[in-house]
Amino acid sequence: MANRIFRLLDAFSQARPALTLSELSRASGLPLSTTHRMVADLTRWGALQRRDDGAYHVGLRLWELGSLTPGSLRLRENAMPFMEDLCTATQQNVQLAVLDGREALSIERLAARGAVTMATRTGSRLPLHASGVGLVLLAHADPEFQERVLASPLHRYTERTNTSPVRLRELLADTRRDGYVISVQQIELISRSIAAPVRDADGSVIAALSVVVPVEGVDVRTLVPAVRATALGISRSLGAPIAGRGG
Amino acid sequence: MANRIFRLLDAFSQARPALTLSELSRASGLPLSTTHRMVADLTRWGALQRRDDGAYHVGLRLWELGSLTPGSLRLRENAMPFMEDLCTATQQNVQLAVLDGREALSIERLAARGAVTMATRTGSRLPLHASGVGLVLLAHADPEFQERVLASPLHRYTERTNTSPVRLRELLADTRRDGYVISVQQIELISRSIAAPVRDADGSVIAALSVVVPVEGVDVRTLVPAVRATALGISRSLGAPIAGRGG
DNA sequence: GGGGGGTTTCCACTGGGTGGAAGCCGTGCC
DNA sequence: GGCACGGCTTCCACCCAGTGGAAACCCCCC
Repeated sequence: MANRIFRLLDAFSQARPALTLSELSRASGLPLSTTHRMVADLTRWGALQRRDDGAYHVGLRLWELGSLTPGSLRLRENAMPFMEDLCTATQQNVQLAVLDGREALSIERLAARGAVTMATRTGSRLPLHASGVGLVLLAHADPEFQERVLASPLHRYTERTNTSPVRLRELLADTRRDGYVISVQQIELISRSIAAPVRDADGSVIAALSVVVPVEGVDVRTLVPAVRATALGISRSLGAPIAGRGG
Repeated sequence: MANRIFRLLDAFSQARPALTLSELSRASGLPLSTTHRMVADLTRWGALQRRDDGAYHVGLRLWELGSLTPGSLRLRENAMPFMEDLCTATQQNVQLAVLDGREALSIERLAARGAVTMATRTGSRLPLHASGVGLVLLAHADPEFQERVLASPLHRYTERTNTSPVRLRELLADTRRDGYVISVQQIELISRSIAAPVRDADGSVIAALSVVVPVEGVDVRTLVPAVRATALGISRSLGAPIAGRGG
């Protein structure tokens, strides 16, 4: 049954990137002998690899397949040079995320030398209601999806986390109007981020770009134009229609 | 059966990143109804996604899982800033590859603005005998593995491709001795590359770094120190023992 | 030497996946 | 409009592949 394979693979996470056979068996709830055979199959195919110490981790075949997702293929390739420039120009951490399920999935992040270490790495997930990229993605999502998210329990990461649906609705409207959002101390008390939308050829928002800065020492407002300009640059390289210049 | 799932997923490639249900059925050799159910399972889990036009492509869940491979996790994260610096300093394309099966798998590549477009993208495979990164990885692999590769049929990509086992053995020895290799017109007539090994804390070679340059207009020898220094930098950041300075 | 944790192998049973077939839907052609 | 075609979805009785309990194996540590 396919679901059992998924149960096995779901046992792997950033927190637990490597598991032994019996750990896998327990984590997936599958009998040991079943786990053993399945893991052998997965390993033969290359989805898993066995380390010298006996633990299994995700193998290159899976990585290779994963790199075929159009999201990472076109968007990431296009965005990378722009992100590098933004990283160099601002000397801050830069991150690109897409909407997946009810979370934002970080598909690339560049760490600036000397900048604060970002909690998130490539492949990690961020909440929609409490991160810059999340708010941007949510703001441009299907309205009924927005309501479903706002209606669900919103985790309060810090004392500053916005969990009021009313307040969040305002924030989403502001984000759409302004073309960016500044998120302060929503997940961790030590960081803020400025995020802006990335659009594809249809003009629909497919990703969010953000710069993550420490809570002190940087005037976030000075970074807004850089983030917006970079997001527009990526959008343009994807063939997005050029937004009117207002006024 | 797990193998059937693999057959389905194997149908996806860089050449065919999206397939319809019936294409999948034919490519995998599975009956249509079986394919249908499996694809539904895979889609529910997130391994596949369905596009508006009905075609399926690899989904974000698979990408996310793939990004858990230690290779891409530690090595890539560590190597990225070094690679960016090398890319900036040389204004050439930079690539990082690991050994997987009998090929080199490119796990990151950075395109310099204005440099020639590289044929390879992240996630693509390169032959061991006919690429800079391939030769470096082969040179430091298990000797009996080397012989198996040299004994297998070696594809002749261009008129300049080295396919003589005797010549290749010499080249591998030179690569080990010199700590780098220059590969000229081995895959395409238009490009050359300079490659050097990346070592982990054990001192064993786990990856190869290369700069890819057009066949004219650049003196490759001037790039050798940059590539070697960067490869050593990455190795050092991974905790590799510092190589003696000779003399 | 013996206990404990993990791993590998074996094999008879059984229920979940299988896949042929029929029905559905959109499209293009007469 | 009607028909044919290709692709997609659903259904269900059958049957054999995957299942999982159990026993053996291995290695480390007390």
